[in-house]
Order: sequence, then structure tokens, then C-alpha cells
Amino acid sequence: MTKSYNNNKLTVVSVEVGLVYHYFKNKAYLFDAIVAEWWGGLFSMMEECDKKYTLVEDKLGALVGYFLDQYEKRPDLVHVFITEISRSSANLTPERLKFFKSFMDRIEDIIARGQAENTVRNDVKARYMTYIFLGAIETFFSTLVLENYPIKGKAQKHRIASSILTVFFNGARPI
Amino acid sequence: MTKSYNNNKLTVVSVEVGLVYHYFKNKAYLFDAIVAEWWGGLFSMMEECDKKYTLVEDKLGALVGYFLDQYEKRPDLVHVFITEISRSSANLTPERLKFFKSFMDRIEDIIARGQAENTVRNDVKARYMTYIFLGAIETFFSTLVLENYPIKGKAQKHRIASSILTVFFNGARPI
Amino acid sequence: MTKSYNNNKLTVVSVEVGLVYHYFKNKAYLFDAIVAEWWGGLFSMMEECDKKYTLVEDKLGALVGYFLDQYEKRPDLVHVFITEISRSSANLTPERLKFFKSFMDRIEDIIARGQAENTVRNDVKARYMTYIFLGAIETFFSTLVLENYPIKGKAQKHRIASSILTVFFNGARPI
Amino acid sequence: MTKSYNNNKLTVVSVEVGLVYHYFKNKAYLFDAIVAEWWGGLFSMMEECDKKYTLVEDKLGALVGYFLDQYEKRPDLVHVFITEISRSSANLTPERLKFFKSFMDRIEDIIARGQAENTVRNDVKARYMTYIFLGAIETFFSTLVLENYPIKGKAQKHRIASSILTVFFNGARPI
DNA sequence: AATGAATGAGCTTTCATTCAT
DNA sequence: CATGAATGAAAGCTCATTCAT
Repeated sequence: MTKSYNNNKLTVVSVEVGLVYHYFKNKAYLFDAIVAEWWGGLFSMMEECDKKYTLVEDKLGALVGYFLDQYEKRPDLVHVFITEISRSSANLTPERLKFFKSFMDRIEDIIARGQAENTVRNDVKARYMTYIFLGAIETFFSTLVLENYPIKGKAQKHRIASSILTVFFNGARPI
Repeated sequence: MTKSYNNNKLTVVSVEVGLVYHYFKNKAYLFDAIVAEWWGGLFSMMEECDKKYTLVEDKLGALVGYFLDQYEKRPDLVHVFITEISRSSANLTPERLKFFKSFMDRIEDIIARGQAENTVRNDVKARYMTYIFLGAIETFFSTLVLENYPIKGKAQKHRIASSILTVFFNGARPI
Repeated sequence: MTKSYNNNKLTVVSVEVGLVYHYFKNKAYLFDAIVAEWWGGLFSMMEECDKKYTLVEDKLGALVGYFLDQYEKRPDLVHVFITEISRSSANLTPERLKFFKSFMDRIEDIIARGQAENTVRNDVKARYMTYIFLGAIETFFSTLVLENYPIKGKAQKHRIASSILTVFFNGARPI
Repeated sequence: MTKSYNNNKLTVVSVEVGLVYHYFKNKAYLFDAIVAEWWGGLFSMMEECDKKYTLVEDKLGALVGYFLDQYEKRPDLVHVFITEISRSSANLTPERLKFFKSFMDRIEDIIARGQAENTVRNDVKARYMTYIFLGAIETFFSTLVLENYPIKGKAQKHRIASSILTVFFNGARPI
């Protein structure tokens, strides 16, 4: 490992291998710390937005926005998340799977509540829509990461976010 | 040497490691063979469907159907594909990335042609819609694989397929 | 292994790996067979020459000639001898070392008898002169083999043989 | 990890295999390092002697002396050189062959200059005499190494050196 | 006799972890 | 705290030998 971030600032810190074991019991613990930080930020943001917004679109839109912001501010962290955690089954311990499932559950909950209040279609399982929504986000960011695609500016972030949301909510069919 | 039976045929699934090197130069070549077989089947099926069907929905629907069929018939291959190839960056050589990109290109092409003939919305980049569609599929199957979720029967396959297609084409918003 | 020679003719025979074990107990036995054939031919030729010639120069000259003939007629065998037997310590079993030492002993004997009859200088150990003579031959042929140097015709063979003999007997110093 | 002491210094001779890969990319690189060290010492010594001495006999004599010194001081290195590098074709990469050829070229050069100034006989190709000289040395040391022959003291070193040089320069024929 | 797929032991290489400094 | 050399276990790979056909 060569890089890490401290809490508030985007500081690239390069540590020697051995030092990792001064701070973390082993590689898995280091991983868990990164993972926990990632999910922690994500979950607390989701909770905030759940209170702040009422519309499902706003809640999910905030999620997309969060990913875009993180990608811009801390590309390395998103990179680790996508390649090492999200896309690698090698590191997928049951412990980490829980985060994933919890994440899915939260989104499913948002969607299910949308279905209950009739702002989201009822003829498709909330779980299935969750897969579609998350898959859209994940593939988007995976591709960005794999291709080292740079996101420049608010305009592009907005275009990407609204593309995902538009298709997810309105569908690929033309109006 | 261990053996296992898949649905219809006696298939040797596990061999002494050393034997791999009788058939493949190294682990990567073995991988490439599996990858190539997978993509080969996928690509030839896509070409067929491109001739067979005219509607974008039918073409993409066939794709979802293909994944579901493969998942039922050859769960191991799909498992390898999802966990080792699709979800693991460790094995993502530039060579293999090409397949992925080619896959995306083909889907983008289908969607772009749909846009040209006005059966797919024009206000979102074809590339972005590709991400969304593929992400939906991938997350779906990742989850199936990770949870060892069994697909039982035509009915369920149909339900899953139409869920994905419905949301992708009509959107999550109720009618 | 891919090639082998039968007794009298230069016949390249290509056999499949497995078959070797039909004729030889194991790799070492195959090796020993090749080695024994080589040394057998060499030793019987030396015995003949010992009777045929009286001069040390003729005896050693015949030896050089034999190597040159073999190199021309059976380059592969000489190649195996040089690279696998003479130049490789990996295959040097005590058994094979015996042949080598016996070979040295025979040459030392020739030289020692030369010293006794005063046709070879007495102020250098016969053993040391043996090393020098054999080293000259071996390096010569090693180089030929390593560089895949082709020997064409009697003239060149004669030139090489007389070079070795001239320097060995008369020294590098000009007359 | 085992340790051993050579004549004057504490030298770590045997390390855990894995550690090699901390210092060298792979086995071949380790080899190259040893080989390069050996040839480096040899070549720099030859250059020095080329300036220091004028007579061919002194230049070549210094070479023999160098081998004898190395054999006494660093028997392991000479052992590796003889058995793994000089006598083994398995490790003879084109890269390593270059060193060998360069070595031969340097000696050939010394001899050719001797011929030009008429201190070395002209009726034998310099290349051929190079083979003879090198073969003498190599076989000498191969035998020492293979038989684990101990060299004790200056006297014996001198005897060996002068034997090689005497025969090479004056020939095996008595005066 | 002949083939080449299969085996397994041993060598090569990697990598998480420890430890001396 | 920091470093990176050292360790050891496990993964990757080779190759002599066996075996079913």
C-alpha cells in the first residue's frame, strides 16, 4: 500500500509497508477501516438526505451526487472502493458483504416507500429496482475509474447525474 | 482429481493443478480461454439477435435472457465470469478489457440505432444508457451469484427479465 | 527428448516422451546409454590407436581427429556430450564422473609414457599436461557447438587438428 | 537463515529463498548479478594488467594468477562460476554468452598483439590459441572444483601457474 | 509398440506479516 | 513512530514419470 487519506483533507500520505502493522492488526483491518470510512460517510449522508428530502428522486439524486463529489475530491478512495471492494470478490468477507447488503436495504427502503406513496411504480419488486439503480451507478463509476476518466466541473457532473436519474425514472423510451 | 456432474453431462470440473499447464501456457492463458469462450458465445448470440429482431427491446431482452439461461445451465461459468472477470480488477488485463469495451460498444450501437429510429430517447447519451443497462444486468447477476440465489423455472426468469426491461425502458416512475 | 541415433546410421528418430520409459528405466538410464555409447566408441578407438601408433603426437592427434569426425558425422551426439555431459554439473553423477576420470587417466598414461621415453617434457606433471590438452579440446568443441560452427571438409579439420597439436607440443612461442 | 564465514569476513551465504526476491527480480537476475560481479572483477584486472605488463606471458600469467587467487579466497564464487555458468548450458542466455565472447575477444587480442610483435607464433590462428589457453585454464579449475581439490599455499599456486604457462608457451615437447 | 493426458513432487515466485534497527 | 530487510506459508509453475488407451 502506498497511499491513504486523513480525515478532512485530501492528503496523500505514503507509508512504508511495515508501518501499516503499527496502526492496523493486519491487511484486513486496514481494509475494514477504509471500507468503514467509505460506508460511514455514505450512510450518514443518506440519513441526512432522508430527512432533508421527501421525493425519492431527490434522495437517489443526492446519492448520485455524493458519488460524483467523492470521485472528484477523493478519486483514490473511490478507486479503492470500486476495484478492491465493490468489484473484487477476493476481499468480500461476510463482514463487508453486510455493508453492501445494508446499502441495498437502505435504497430498497427508499424505493419501497416510494412505491407505498405511489411515486414509484408498483409492478416491479423494489429489490429489483434497487439492483438496477445500483448497477447503473456502479457501472458508471467502474467505467470512469477503469478508463481514468476525469470529471471536469459542475456541468458535467450535472449531466451525468441527470442522465442516470432520467433513465432510471423515466425509462429509455422516448416520450 | 475430483469430478462433478452438471445438469446433463459428466463434466470434469477439478483437475490436478499441474495438468492445466499441459493445456495452457499459464494461469492467464487458462483465464483467457474461459473469457474467450464466454464472450464468444455472447457475441455470436448478439449477432444472431441483431438479425432476428428489429426492436431494441427485443435485442436487449434477448441479452438478459441469455444471461439467465447461462446462469441456469452453467452456473459455474457465470460464477467465474462475474467474480473473477467482471468483478475483479486483479485479472483485468488490457486484453480482457478489450472484450468488455467491445461488449459495451455493441450495446451502445444497438441503443444508438434505437435513438436514430426514435425508439429510444435522444436526450441521454447512448453511452450513458449503456452503462445503466449493463449495470442493471451485472448487479443483478452479481447478487444472484454472491447469494447463490437459485433461479427456478421459466416463470421466474421471465419475471426478472421483464423487471429489468420494464424499468430500463419505462422507468421507475409509475404510469 | 526428441532425437536419437541408432547404431550405425545417422537416423534421426523422433519419439514421444512416454515411449522413453519403454526402453529405459528412467531419464538417467537413457542418459547413461548415450554416455556409454559415446565413451565406448572413444575408448575403443583409443585402444586401437595405442597399438597402431607409437608416437604420443599420433595418439593424441588421433583423438583430436576422432572428435572432429564425430562432430561432422553426429553433431547432435557431440552436442549432447558437450552441453549435457561435459559442461553440465547437474548430470554429473559419480558414475559418469568415473568415465571422465578414466578418460583423463588414459591420456595421462599416454603422456606419462611419453615422458618416460623422453618424447614429452618432464618438468610438468603429466596430470597437468592432461588438463591442458583436454581443456584445449573441450573448449574448442564447446565453442564450435555453442556457436553452431559448421566444419566443412578435410582441410579445415586438418587445420584445427594441427593447430591444437602444434601449440600443445611446440608451444605458443615462435621458433 | 544460515551463516558462514569465509576467510576474512563474515559473509551471509545462505538466506531464506524468499528474500532473494527482495533484492533480485527473479532467479535469473540474481544469476546475472553474480555473473556480472565475476566478469567485472576479471575484466578490470585484465585492463590493469594490460597496462602494467608488456609481455604476453605476463598478461596471461596474471590471468592464471587471478583465477588461483579467487579460487583460494572465494571458492564458492569460483564454484558457481565453473559449475553454473561456465559448465552449464542451461543458464547460458545470450546475455551471458556475450561476457564469454568478450572474454575470449580480450584474450585473442592479447595473443594477436603478441603475434604482431612476434612474441607469439604466427602459424596458428590467434583464435585457436585462445581456445587452447582458455581450455587449459577452465579444465584445470573445473577439475579442482569437481574434486574439491584444496590449493595450499603460494608454492602450489606457483607450480600450477607455471605448468600452464610453460606448456602453453613452450609446448609439451622436451627441449 | 506408441501416444500424450494425467499425476505429483519439487522448484520458483509472491505476499502478508514480523522484527531488528 | 518509521523503515525496509527477513521470514514463511501458499500460490504458481515445471518436469520426470506413470497410465489408460
